Amino acid sequence: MDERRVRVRFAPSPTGALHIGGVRTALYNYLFARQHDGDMLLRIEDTDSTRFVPGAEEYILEALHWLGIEIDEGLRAKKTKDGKIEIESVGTHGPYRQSERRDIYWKYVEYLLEHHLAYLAFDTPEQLEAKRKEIPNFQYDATTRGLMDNSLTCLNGKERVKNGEPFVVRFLVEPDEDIVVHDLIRGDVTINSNILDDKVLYKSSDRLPTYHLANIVDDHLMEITHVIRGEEWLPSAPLHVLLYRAFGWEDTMPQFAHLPLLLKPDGNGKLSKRDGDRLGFPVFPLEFHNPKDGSVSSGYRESGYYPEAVINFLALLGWHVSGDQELFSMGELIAQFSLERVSKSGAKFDYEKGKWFNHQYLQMRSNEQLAEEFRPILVEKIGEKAVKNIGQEKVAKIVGLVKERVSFVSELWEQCNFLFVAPEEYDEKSLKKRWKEDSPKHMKELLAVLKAQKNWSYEALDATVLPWIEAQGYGLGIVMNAFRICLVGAARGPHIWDITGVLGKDETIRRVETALRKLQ
RNA sequence: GGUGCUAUCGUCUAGCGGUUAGGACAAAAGAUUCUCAAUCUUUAAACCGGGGUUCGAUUCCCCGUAGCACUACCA
Repeated sequence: MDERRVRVRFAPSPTGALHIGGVRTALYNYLFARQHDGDMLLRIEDTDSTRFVPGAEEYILEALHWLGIEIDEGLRAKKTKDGKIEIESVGTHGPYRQSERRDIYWKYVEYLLEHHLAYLAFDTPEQLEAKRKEIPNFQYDATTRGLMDNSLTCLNGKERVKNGEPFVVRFLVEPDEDIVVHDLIRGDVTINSNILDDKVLYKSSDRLPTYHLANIVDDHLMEITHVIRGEEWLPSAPLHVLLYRAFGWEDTMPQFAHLPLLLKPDGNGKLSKRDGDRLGFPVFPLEFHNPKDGSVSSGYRESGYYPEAVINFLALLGWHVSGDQELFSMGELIAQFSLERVSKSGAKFDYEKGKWFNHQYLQMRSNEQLAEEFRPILVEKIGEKAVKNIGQEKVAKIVGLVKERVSFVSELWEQCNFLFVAPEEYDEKSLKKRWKEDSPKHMKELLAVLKAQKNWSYEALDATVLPWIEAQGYGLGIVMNAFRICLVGAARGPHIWDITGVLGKDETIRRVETALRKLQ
């Protein structure tokens, strides 16, 4: 029935860092758009001039860019030559910032006013506050609007506006009407108009509409076909339907899909910034420095997550195909995503699973790639020069030895530091357990064997040393563990011949000698 | 308080009237190895309660309960 080109939008407000739940909303919009060969728009909903946070817009766009959520129309991030993020506006339905669309909205407000679908209200915040105190469960609606100070009760509204009196425009909601919202995820949701209040659509104070009006006007003008947004919007969806009706746009009204919320991992409630701080995980895609309150919020990017892992993790928080597949590339998500398979109930945010996803994606990386990603950390630890001397090829080999035990590149160093620098001290616990009375003797003898060893390959060492240990009547575990302590400084690490292979004969011998000196 | 949405292992979920209720994360145990991890195997773990409908309900309907969301001149 709807032959129009699919057009969806992600419409955040620049009030701070983009919450991870918002990221998921953006992702689902994106997947839907791509699947239907449609357009993904980004619009900034900055109709609350008091809540604007500088840098938030750039942040949002950079975050989406990092995650690979591409914007076709509206505001989007563009990388400049020096790697910085610049905002560009593309498309013919702009401007894409609501604060830049003031003049557009007023026309529509006037239309409603003229057709008696809305009215002027002059009640001050204080008066409203007083009414709320006076009448329990006060709602500005058909039952109370006659008691208030508005153009329905005063008859000289236009004059008062002309005289410069501050006002708002309220939507006139007719009572006793059942409004059906068809939701793609939940089916038909029916709400009676009696529970709706006469929403403020426009405020003269900053000459801007409120969310509801701007949203409907923009979605219509931008030819949005599907509104995919968080469940918190479901209660106001009937109001939006009424607005489409008031403008006579019902036949092109977008279809709605209200996504389940992301919940706290423990306890109940919506996932919030506080939970991240409390439980020690990021709630935002990128680190954010809030210039308004000076706060710093940690981000997935800075915590070492791969964007693919974040995407995969988020995609599965509230959506799943019928099979057992867990790992999805963006392409697979686009191919398989469907709103019908989005769950209806909220999903608790399981951070541990997020780590697991990153582990999976890290394993898929080639050793060379990982070595490249590890390089900055390595430089920081052992210096530029040392890293250069070692060479990327060797770093890649080392990384390959330990990558399967880490989930993040940042964990690599603690897994392989001993392959770059000799141990300075020896782990006490390991010594207690693995360094026996006979160990110095064993090591001295082993040293002789190693020195005599010509072929330093994994196989050759294995073929020489193991039989030697057996021939001496020593315990394999006792000798090998002591040997390991000499090389690593602790009872950990990859297979010992992998270690000797990286260290080479000279360094291996040196380390054993050092250990003998220090541990006598 | 009102209105709406929701309800399968601890968590994310599969299931779309008949199943030993499946998978993954986390947990536990074992195997393996010179160590620590990883890995592999195994185990434990769920249909919120009550009514219907039906030959038969986790599945459909109703009620209850619980959770969540909304209830601003915020989005």
